[in-house]
Amino acid sequence: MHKLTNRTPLSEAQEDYLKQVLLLGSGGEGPGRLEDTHPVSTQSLADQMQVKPASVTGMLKKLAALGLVEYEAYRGVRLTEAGYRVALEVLRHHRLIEAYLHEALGYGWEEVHAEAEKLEHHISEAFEERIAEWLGHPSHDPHGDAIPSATLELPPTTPNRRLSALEHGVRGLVARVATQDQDSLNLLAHLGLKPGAALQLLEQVAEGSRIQVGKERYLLPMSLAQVLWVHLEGGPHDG
Amino acid sequence: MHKLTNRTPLSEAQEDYLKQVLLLGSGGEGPGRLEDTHPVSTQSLADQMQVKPASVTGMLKKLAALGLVEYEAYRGVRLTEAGYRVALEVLRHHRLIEAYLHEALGYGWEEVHAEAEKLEHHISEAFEERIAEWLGHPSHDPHGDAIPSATLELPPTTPNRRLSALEHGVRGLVARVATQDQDSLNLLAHLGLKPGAALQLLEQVAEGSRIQVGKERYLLPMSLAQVLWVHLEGGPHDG
DNA sequence: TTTTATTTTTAGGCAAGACTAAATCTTTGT
DNA sequence: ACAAAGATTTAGTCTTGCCTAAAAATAAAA
Ligand SMILES: [Mn+2]
Ligand SMILES: [Mn+2]
Ligand SMILES: [Mn+2]
Ligand SMILES: [Mn+2]
Repeated sequence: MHKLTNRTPLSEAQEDYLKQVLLLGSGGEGPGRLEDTHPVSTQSLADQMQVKPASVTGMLKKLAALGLVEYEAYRGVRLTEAGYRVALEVLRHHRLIEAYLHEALGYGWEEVHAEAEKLEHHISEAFEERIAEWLGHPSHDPHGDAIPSATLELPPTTPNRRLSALEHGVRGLVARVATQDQDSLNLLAHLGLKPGAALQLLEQVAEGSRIQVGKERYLLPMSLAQVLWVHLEGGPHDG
Repeated sequence: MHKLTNRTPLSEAQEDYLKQVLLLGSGGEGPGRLEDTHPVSTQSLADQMQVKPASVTGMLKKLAALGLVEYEAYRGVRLTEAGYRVALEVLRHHRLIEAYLHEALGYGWEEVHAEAEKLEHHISEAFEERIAEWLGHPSHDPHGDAIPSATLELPPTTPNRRLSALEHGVRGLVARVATQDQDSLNLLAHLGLKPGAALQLLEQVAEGSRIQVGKERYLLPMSLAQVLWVHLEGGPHDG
């Protein structure tokens, strides 16, 4: 038997931990169903949250006591149903805010993340509702990340692949840019490599991926090629 | 010798205390120059912040140590120049956010305050800048309160008077609605009594002010008449 | 001018969330 | 199988911002 309503509001820190447990526990394709999630280590959480491992342990115990995570000492954490819902809610806030800052206030694609990171914890449900409405209930944010719906459903996932894993000759559209590094985002923005952009993979070499974007050709270093997710032209036929 | 830059960012609580010291230390006409301000008691701050007096004392000591207030035990506080600037900055955030929520996101006039109260501490200067731009750098928020400029100048004050203090027969425009009580705001909104609305004072009676608004006549109870600030028709001629 | 009431401050605590240093698991390499 | 290395947890502190109860100062009344 679960408690279906969350009595006390969670702190900013608690919300951020839950969000990171979801993100780190999901594959690189971004969050999916709770079942497809794997346990997350104390260390990875510590790195992500910019905090020492001992602090993580402390917080995990509290979240476990609240029934938001399943935590087994030395064995990592995973979200409970309740924790999963909180994480998705925070993710929805984050991504809606990013989309809104970009579309309504002209924020650069690469500068939305930091602002969203703070605001996600401080907006009301009314605010969430109104910006979602203004945006027309988008399914993806400016980086191509999926936005959970108001009822916390995830949009259907398209079968994308990392640029670094494509075979030569393949064409497709940038679907997602999976980094939060300001300068990487800025670099990619300057090359026109944002969600929706068309590209072709010319060849894979040791240093990275040689690609064609419009009339330009670039050798995109491995570290960047790995964060670019591509939606293949035509896409795979199922059946 | 002052420190001109604030090294560490202030906490939400600290910012709110400074804002309230400014508000409580200014007359009912709203904040003006620092010199026109009077010292604020521990008790009034405690009431306003919904906190016990002992907590106020503790915070005031910290703010004094930071050079943001002048605090003399048993004698009340006032802002220093530095504290005054912080307070105005927070006020600017608050009022710009209220205006933006109202104009851009269709928030009701009476529901903007609560959201602004939280967000004021969590937006970046970039955000402030962009919503100010979007709004066209307004000088007043939806309640008629003055918005400090980006350089923290206050707009020129118009000589308004409380409805409860007018002589009968006088006509004017609602300039400011100086309450944060949700239900009072809601009531006034339903009567069309928001900034810009024209009204005439018919007579003052013990229970309050009898007024005419368009074709309607109301007997506005004292408590409400006191929060309605009116800009007199024609206004006073100086000279 | 005393006494009484009100306001304010001090003293001592508590919960969050972080840290360091020291213990304790787990995993790895031989 | 076993020791060394690496990861994680425990123990003990710190800061922030709040609280209660008791002491002290100020203001009001007699
Ligand atoms: Mn982001
Ligand atoms: Mn965050
Ligand atoms: Mn307000
Ligand atoms: Mn506030």
